[in-house]
Amino acid sequence: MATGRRSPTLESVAAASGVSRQTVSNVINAPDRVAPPTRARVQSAIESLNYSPNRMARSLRTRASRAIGFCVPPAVPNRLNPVLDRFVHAIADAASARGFHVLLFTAPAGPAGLDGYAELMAQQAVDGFALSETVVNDERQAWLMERGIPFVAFGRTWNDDDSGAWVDVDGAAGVAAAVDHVHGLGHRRIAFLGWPRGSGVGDDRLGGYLAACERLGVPSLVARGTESMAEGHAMASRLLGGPEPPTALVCVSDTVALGALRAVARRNLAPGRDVAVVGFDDTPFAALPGFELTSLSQPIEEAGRTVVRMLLKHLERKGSRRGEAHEPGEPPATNVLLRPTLVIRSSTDPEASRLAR
Amino acid sequence: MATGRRSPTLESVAAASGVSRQTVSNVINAPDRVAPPTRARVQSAIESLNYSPNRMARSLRTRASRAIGFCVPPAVPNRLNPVLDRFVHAIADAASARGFHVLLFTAPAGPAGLDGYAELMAQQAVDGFALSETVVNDERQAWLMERGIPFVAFGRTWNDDDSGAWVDVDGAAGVAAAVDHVHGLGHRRIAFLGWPRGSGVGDDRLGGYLAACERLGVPSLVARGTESMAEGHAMASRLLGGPEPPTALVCVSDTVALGALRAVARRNLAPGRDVAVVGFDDTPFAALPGFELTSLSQPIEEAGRTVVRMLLKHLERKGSRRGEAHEPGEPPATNVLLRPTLVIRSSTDPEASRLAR
DNA sequence: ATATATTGTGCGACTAGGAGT
DNA sequence: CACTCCTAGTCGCACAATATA
Repeated sequence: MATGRRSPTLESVAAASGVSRQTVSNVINAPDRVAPPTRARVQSAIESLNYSPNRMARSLRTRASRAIGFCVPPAVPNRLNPVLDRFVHAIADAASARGFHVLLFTAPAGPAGLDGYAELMAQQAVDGFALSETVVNDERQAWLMERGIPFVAFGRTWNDDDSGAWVDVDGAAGVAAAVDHVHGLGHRRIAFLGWPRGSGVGDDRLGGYLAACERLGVPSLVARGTESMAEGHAMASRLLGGPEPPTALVCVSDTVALGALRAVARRNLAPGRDVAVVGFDDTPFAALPGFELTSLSQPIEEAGRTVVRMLLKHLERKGSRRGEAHEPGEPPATNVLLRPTLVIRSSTDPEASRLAR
Repeated sequence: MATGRRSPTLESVAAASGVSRQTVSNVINAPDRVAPPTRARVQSAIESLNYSPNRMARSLRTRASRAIGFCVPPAVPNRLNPVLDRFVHAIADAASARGFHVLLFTAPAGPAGLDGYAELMAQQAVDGFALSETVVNDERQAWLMERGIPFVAFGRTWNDDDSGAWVDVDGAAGVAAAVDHVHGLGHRRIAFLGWPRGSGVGDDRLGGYLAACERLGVPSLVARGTESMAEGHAMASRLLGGPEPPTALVCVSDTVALGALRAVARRNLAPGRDVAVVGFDDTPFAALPGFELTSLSQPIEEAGRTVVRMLLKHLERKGSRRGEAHEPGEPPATNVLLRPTLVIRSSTDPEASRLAR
């Protein structure tokens, strides 16, 4: 006795509505198997008792936790691009909408952290994983795949063996759109300020630039430097001081673009009027007065939703093969590329800010 | 038969090491109750089978999910202060270290979202909550408290009834330190650029300013405006154009401080030399070349760790009172104030940036 | 009586198969 | 035989109360 005031259970609801446990279970999981009058009676009991099924008990029985694991990468200090906030919110939201939860955990980078993933699966704490911050030669995809652990990555596997499902933003298409934009404004000498060779993302964006130049029949001019305002400033200064200076600077990131903007100002040139500057990521301060940087906005929220949708589809399929039946040719590891949106501001078009207001 | 290859259970380990289930359970949960030789034998079986306890089964039995719920607030577009990234990482890390997980969920703001909290508890999906983004007249604290749901908030309950445990950053102390800093540099006319009355955080920071001025015996000069660069610019321009213009501008946020910096530059005054400017939050771009803004850095990671530590302590206490025994005077709702750190850059001290390198 | 290891039992929900119309 | 509902057994673990030295 004196059991405290515990949450109602299937049994309490059954007692309250004068049916058996199983009938209550059916009302919840297979309503069409219960006669309408009974169903209504049980439903009202559920509501009046404020019953909601114990997730642990359910998971124990069904062998499915209805949770998605997400490893939060260590916060990079001074990163200007708060992409994680948005992605995390998006996956949590999308998961909630389908009765799933997102389980956060941390793990050291590299192979040492992989055990964390395996352990969560062994504990049956999650049904699969959402990955982010994928890098070139990321071990996680192949490792998870070998063990048959479901996952979907935000970011391509830049490796040759394109293993696993992923969702990514089409950097090449984005940069090409930027080149088209400044070309449409009359610019013909368009330079690209990029990162050093070897980064998947950087090479992708550069590729879009080169393709667009060729398509438009304009010469290409590429500078390379690391991700910093200082390097952006240096690259832009060098190009603008050359013999035939470019009139448009398409940059691999907002950080580089900010450096470029300062270099333009230093030469007493007007950004957007004399020299067009385009960034990538549409970071918060691109919109600030004093910058007004045209930039490519990544559809992070859509990426998050898509990751969850693909993962849940994968899980459903896996869950339905009771006796390891069929498996029609190991379902294709789908890949999705999302297009970024060009947000036009005064750094390319002085009229833009006026129009926006 | 053909059970597939399921994860090992207590029973498999027991069979493999020639003991009973319960002995294996003891090896895991109360090793001192098992004789060393037996313990070693079981341990090796655990390792060779790669066994790890099923979290769902354990939770079902113990009535504790060992998970902390965290409601991810909607990502504010264009927010310059990526505080959530850091906080989320910190709580996930601190929780992991003690065998807990962080469960993410989303809920609409206001009273409508409260049910989400209750449901997670009813489902036994979490043992308690970490709150963030607390606002004035936040209903959550009182609501959770009424229902006996454990929680710790990052951010004070700005209400009068100081209900529940919280961890917060001491804005008043931070601003006071900033005033001391510029006073130490010789400034005597020090102004404060704040937010409109009524925001808990803003009033707290203003309080620190007023107290410091009184203590130092310098006059106080307060301007108020909303959180934007434009308002910061306007406030600073107005003050600098006055009869006895201030030589130091202590700002309620980095955003306001950036506006102030631009206003200083517009008047051809050198930030740090002619007019000192201090921000609050130490946002990523405060460190960028071109800004070099002195600012108050919030110990977000420590706040996250503290929130988790306090919550787990609370949970332990709750878990130990089996028959709802004792409760010695309802343990005090502890409150922790952390001091922000003043990061000195050239916006107050032109030498600072040189020293830092 | 003290260490140590072993059965029973139940957490709360689902699955399977059977009983009643 | 359909339709509806119910009884019995199970998931993996930990608590409680026993057996064996």
